[in-house]
Amino acid sequence: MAGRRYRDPSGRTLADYPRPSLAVDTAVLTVPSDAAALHVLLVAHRDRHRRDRWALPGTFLHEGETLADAVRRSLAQKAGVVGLTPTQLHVFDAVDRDDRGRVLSVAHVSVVGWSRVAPAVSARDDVAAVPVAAAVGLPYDHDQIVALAVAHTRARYAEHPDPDRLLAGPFTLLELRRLHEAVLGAPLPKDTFRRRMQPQLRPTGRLRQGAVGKPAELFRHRRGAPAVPRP
Amino acid sequence: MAGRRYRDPSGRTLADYPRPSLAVDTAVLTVPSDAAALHVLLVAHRDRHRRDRWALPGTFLHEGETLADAVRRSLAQKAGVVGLTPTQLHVFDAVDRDDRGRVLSVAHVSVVGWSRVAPAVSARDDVAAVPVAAAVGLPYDHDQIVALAVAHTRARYAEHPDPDRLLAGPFTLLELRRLHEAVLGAPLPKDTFRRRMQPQLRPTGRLRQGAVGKPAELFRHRRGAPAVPRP
DNA sequence: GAAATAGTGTCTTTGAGACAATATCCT
DNA sequence: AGGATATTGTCTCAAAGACACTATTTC
Repeated sequence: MAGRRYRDPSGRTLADYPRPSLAVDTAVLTVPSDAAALHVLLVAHRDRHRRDRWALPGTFLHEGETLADAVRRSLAQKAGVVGLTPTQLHVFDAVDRDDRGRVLSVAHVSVVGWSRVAPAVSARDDVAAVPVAAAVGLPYDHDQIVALAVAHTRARYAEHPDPDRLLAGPFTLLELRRLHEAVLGAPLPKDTFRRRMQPQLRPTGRLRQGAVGKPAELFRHRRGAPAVPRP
Repeated sequence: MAGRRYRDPSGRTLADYPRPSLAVDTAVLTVPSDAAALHVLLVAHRDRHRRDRWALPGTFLHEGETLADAVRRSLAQKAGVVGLTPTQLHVFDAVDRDDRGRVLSVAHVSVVGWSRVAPAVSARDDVAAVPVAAAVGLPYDHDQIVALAVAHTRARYAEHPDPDRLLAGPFTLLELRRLHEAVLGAPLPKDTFRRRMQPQLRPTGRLRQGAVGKPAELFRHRRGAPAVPRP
């Protein structure tokens, strides 16, 4: 690398500076199809006392890798989940946060459809999805990461319809509202919800057939990238 | 450190993992007393081609130091500014963002009163405060950091009166509005501004004397810590 | 027809913005 | 008195929440 010979004003090269380890930890949020609550993905984690605990999936940053790369690698490897679009939340930098040494961790969040998570959860003993309200007592500062991820996600869902494109095909406003209620963890008024979301959707002429009651109109997402939060 | 002998499931110790350099860069925002615009603090920066450029103050993270520590150290040393309460914004992690090697930078923002900045700006050639609109063409990704810091700060000022306690003693609503207009970079309607901010202030019985016009009531900040954004 | 769901109308409240009237000081 | 600034009143508009009514399907 060209930088090897560079010396700064005090005569030091880049390698002379101390280097803490840098990790990523990710809260993967999802809504199981048989539950109406936001869940977070946990993986079995053997700590330095050789005890198994549930924790957020994480890894150390490898050479030449971006943080998003590391997130995707750790999730593919530790939980068999692919297709993530991680969003950075916060760097946890307490000096004593990891008793193996100085480790800073960049917390991430990623919201994915249940179909991406279900195979790993049902096939592997070391992967589980638990309601976010039940994900407490996790090691390191993972409780804080989960809380941060949930708050961040709920704020995004208050603004836009299904910002993570969890509903694949066309959907009714009831289906959209059920999803938002699961993310929020609380019921939403159906009339106000419709009036806020409908202008942001693209109507298909079609109706949802086969269910009891008046058939509901099917909508699609608007063109363009879904709302993203940070650069 | 106790962690030295710890080996993970693949037999590696913490030292076996690659370690990128970790830096902090800080946008120090302030409003000069003789200007009605938000300014950012820049320091002279000699790059690897031995050219002097203006850049945000930054440094590498030292051993046993938190990110906030590193921010305060870099500002005290490179700009003679103390008393900061830095807030984390984002980690910039592009692999090629620094041509000296792999360096990740945690961007921070800190809003301080002009009195903390003025001595260094007037005494040192290598420290300057420029309007945020003029702080473009900076090296690395410092343009993005400034934009992020400004957006973050403006959003905070839209909610609460003087969240960084830049006004020391009691102040009138006109003085508060002038500050918010400087941060926002646009005029604010005086009646709406009053109605939003007054409930969040503590009235003193006293009036501002000596100026022309009807004397304005003096207010103080509410008790308690000012609104903070992230953990 | 009864039940269930979709979609809409309307009333109230709240807050922002615009505009202006009134109040109280300085010179 | 006259100018300047502070403070408050009022009107309009928009959006949210609550409530209820109508519409259209399945059973």
